[in-house]
Amino acid sequence: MGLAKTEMFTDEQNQISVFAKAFGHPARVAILQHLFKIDTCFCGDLVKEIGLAQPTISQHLKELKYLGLIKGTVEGTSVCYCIDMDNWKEMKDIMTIFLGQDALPKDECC
Amino acid sequence: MGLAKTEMFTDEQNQISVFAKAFGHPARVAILQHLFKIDTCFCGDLVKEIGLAQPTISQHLKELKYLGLIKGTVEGTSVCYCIDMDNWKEMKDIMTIFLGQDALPKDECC
DNA sequence: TTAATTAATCGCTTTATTGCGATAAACTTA
DNA sequence: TAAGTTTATCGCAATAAAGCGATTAATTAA
Repeated sequence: MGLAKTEMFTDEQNQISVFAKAFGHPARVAILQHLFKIDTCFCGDLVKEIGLAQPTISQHLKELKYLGLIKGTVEGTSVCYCIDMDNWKEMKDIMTIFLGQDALPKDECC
Repeated sequence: MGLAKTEMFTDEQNQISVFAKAFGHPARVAILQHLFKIDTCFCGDLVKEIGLAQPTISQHLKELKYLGLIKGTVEGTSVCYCIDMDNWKEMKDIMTIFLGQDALPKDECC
């Protein structure tokens, strides 16, 4: 159905999947890496950098902004985007716990 | 188009997005957490645990197996699944680097 | 006020994903 | 061999995601 049955999962599981989905597209990964690299960025720069059309980049930025991973400030006719560090760290903690489940060594079975 | 233009991104960016996509569904997150918790699991257990239909769980397991994050061994009529620790750690390293980009503190701009 | 610049939104098409009923395949046991 | 158990696959329907041309909105500069 293309529709995840979120109600049967824990809040943690849903939260992990929502963040993961944000990273589930190389364009959004590229956008975030670029924002980390240069600290600040205008949408037009990203269009040049990434190579997708302006409406497409704008759509990806909207999704990242909706999740709180980036924030944008209007500066004249352009918009300055950057990482929202507080929310990024919060997301990182959640993902790190999930990825770090192998911390306790157990016997492999197969 | 629903089709990511992978050729315009780096291998690293594509790899991150492929792994992230695997975690982009709460059922797959739940499956992985369960496999970590009990070390080993038969498909039927997961069907009971998660609450989705058997073909649906089987499909999610297939995706995780294709990525190498889990492996399955036939044991009689059932299949024993468990985390592939080597590949999991490899994935974890890639994701950790991506998530750890905030290590170098920089000025926020907006 | 008008033209130019920049980004967001609309509308649409195409492909991907999710879910599951039905069935098939593989194996075990009686 | 026949029946039962367990998992994989097929086939389909419905929703989601990706991409972008065209347009709109907001701001600045002339």
